[in-house]
Amino acid sequence: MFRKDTNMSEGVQLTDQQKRLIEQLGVYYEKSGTPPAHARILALLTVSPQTELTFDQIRDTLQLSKSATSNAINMLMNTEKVDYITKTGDRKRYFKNKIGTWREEMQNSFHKITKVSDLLEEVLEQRPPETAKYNNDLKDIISFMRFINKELPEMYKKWEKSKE
Amino acid sequence: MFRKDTNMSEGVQLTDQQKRLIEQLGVYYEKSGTPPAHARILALLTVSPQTELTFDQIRDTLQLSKSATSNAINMLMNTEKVDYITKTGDRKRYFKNKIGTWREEMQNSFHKITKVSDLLEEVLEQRPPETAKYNNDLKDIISFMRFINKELPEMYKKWEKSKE
DNA sequence: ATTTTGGTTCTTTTTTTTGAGAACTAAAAA
DNA sequence: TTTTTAGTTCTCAAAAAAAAGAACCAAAAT
Repeated sequence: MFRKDTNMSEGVQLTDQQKRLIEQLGVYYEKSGTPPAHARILALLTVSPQTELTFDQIRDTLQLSKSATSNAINMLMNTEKVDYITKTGDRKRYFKNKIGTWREEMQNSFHKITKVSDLLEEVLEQRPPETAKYNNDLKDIISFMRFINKELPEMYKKWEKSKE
Repeated sequence: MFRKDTNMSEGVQLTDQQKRLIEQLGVYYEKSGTPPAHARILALLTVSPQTELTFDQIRDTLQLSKSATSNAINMLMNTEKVDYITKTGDRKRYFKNKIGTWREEMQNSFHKITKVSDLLEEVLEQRPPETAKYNNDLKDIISFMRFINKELPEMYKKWEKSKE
């Protein structure tokens, strides 16, 4: 007899500060190449007091369409930024920021650096010897990128130690 | 009496390998947020055997319109990626990759990390204590970002030494 | 068996980005 | 003084990105 009011807002209640942080973080993610809606969702899942939110909570809080929400969540899951959990007897999925995997992400972005340095190496190898200064700058960049990469595990260890 | 043929191509002669490297590097720059034409210009100025190219050399080599060339060059100069030199008795400007300033650029991108970590710190400060695990992950990220930043100068020194 | 839930997928619209082309301009050259 | 050079700026069109909305679907609930 009672029909659930489908227009009832299931949005998360947020303080003004939280809303501002979501926007600022959203802008940051946007700048690093994430589309606006995706960026807000990731930011919401970073800031929200509840770390696990349903599809409709996300949708209502950010006022997005179903399709935008669905596409963004799936993309964020493909890129390993978001994950979900389930609860027994509850069909809904609870989406959460995959914040715990930042080490892998960091590793990943360092791996990208390696790929550029390989490209730059190829550039260097075919450059004419006449542009000596330029070639040397290039060599330095490549060398430093590789050095940073090599040192990363060491940095982890050092950091872990500094935490004690 | 003799009129300079304005349709004469002033483009730079490039090998197939160089063309490929420009495209690959271009795609890389695009992925990190640079618009296509800007990315090609930067890539051309990275790969080209001649490190200093005129407006029309760039334009002809990459087959871009004057406006696209002009806007891209100016944007690349504003963002400190490109610079130019002049030659006495020559009105043209010779544009070049500002590759020598990679240290500052690196510094710059590390500075961005600092800004995010400040944002994340603000997020952390207002989080409920209930989400302890999440809060701790967040704390670790912030801590590691700051650690990396602090260690950067040390890394430079170490790298310089490793070059000897 | 039919309705509801929790989404997904397809089609369209809106907005933004990108770049072309023409008109324009200041300084230098003829 | 007029023309050329070396770009710049403005207007517009094409293309791509983003997101809305409706139709759709499988599993679960009624």
